[in-house]
Amino acid sequence: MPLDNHPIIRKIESIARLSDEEREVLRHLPVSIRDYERRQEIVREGESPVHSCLLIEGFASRFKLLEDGRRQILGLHVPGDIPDLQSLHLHRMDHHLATVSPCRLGFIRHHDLNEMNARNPRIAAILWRVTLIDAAIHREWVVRVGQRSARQRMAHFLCEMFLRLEAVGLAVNGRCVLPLTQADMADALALTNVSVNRMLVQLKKDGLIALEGRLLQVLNWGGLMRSAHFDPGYLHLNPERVISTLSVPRVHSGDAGAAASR
Amino acid sequence: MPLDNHPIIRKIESIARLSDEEREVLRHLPVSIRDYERRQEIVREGESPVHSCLLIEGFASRFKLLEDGRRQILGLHVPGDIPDLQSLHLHRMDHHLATVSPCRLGFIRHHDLNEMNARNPRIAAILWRVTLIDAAIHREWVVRVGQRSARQRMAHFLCEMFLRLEAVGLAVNGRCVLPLTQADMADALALTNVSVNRMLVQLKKDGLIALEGRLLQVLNWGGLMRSAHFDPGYLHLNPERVISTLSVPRVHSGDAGAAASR
DNA sequence: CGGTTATTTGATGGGAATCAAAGGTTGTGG
DNA sequence: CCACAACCTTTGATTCCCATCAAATAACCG
Repeated sequence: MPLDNHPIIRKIESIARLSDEEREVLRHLPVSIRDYERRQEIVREGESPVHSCLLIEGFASRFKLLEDGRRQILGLHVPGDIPDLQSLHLHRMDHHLATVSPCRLGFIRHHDLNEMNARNPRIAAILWRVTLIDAAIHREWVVRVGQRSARQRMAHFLCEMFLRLEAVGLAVNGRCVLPLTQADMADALALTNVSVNRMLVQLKKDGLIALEGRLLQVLNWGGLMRSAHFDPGYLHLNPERVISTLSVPRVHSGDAGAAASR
Repeated sequence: MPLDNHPIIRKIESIARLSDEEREVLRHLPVSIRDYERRQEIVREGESPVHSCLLIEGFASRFKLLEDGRRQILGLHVPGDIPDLQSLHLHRMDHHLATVSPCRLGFIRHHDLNEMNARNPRIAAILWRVTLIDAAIHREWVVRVGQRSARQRMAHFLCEMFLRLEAVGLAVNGRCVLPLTQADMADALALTNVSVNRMLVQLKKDGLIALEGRLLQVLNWGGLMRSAHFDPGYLHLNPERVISTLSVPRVHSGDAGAAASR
């Protein structure tokens, strides 16, 4: 099954099992591919798109702009995601969608999706589920922004991104590429770029991560999770597909305690 | 059509049009009614419910508990809502659901919902849409908690609750019942009860609202919206059904400016 | 390379948290 | 119907985390 490397199938299989038939149906959906540069708009708030897009390569972000120009990022999307699937049934966009890095997107007409869904209730349910996981991530986003300290937010965010990337095969050996600026992370975490920078410095100093350019290396997964109070349940990853290259170290590294307290 | 007063139908018709047939199908779903007292758990994090519940009367809240006992409320639900509809396809609860006030709930088996959905793709799409609106509210919740000042959060929250109650006929003449303690609002807004109290005092002083016990009276809808920078788009209410008893006053009441600036 | 964009570090200030305690309200049982 | 307890609201004083302001590198890119 070499074609299982197709991003949407990888992604969906990380959260649900597919029959060969269903894989076939998905593979044959008409998709028009288009490449975007970094920081291009895909859909704007207020629009009523007639497609949804599958993110094939690159990172995208959903955000709202405030009256004074501040930006709150509501979610980040990685290959395999369908960042505006909600527009299938919510006809007016209530937020923006834009690329963060150069992206390849596959656009699928709502018409085709609706037809597929009417014929394949099981696939419809899986896509519904995809949007529900999206909502689950939104909920954790609320908690992160509402209740967590700057340091916890940063660590929690890195945990989430790492696991989501791992689920689609984009993180190996504790390493992944995060094509985000610190200002991007600030808008995601409701912090300033200054605070983001300071927290990253801390996490590095504490030996939890290394970060050079856009390459993130998780040095101490257990410590990172603990200092974030991270619980991956909300990602609703399929346990069988979670690669978990990162065993939680049993060591009481002392550092983790320090991490939690500061 | 007197039965249109049935809460689920009122609610769904506030966001989508139903055929008589569809109304029929919905009315005949097996529902088992159960009454709850104030502050009772309905579903706990970690459980895998086999029902979803329709909130017929009362208020419910969804929340996560943190390691130290803090609570972040992720959403409040009003009659007509189906607060755990997501459990239909996300089998493990990633948060708690509990009553805020005494409630009457109607439980519908997932089995029955799935059967209905497989047979009625249009109803399935409407229910999907219900969960998507839920997610849209989560997104605005992120913005509120992430970017708004204490005063804006409070005003924004009141705007949202008022419109949602109005959409199901539970707000008239600018008045509605909000059976929440200030501590509840604090957990929703990621503030302390002290701050909530201070902001409520401010909003009263500025003549935007009156609040006696659990009865909220909106005195200046335009001013309240402006001081919250509230834009109702994210609620995805059906424009035809939005009652809007509250015309936005064209007066530049001076107060609104003061409201925005402080 | 020069110019823009991104990261890093230091100094200062403010908005809301925290701490503390006094009033109100509600409900229950004597 | 009063009294007491539990809960909720209100107000004041103090603290602290992170935003803000400022400026010096460093990295990227055409």
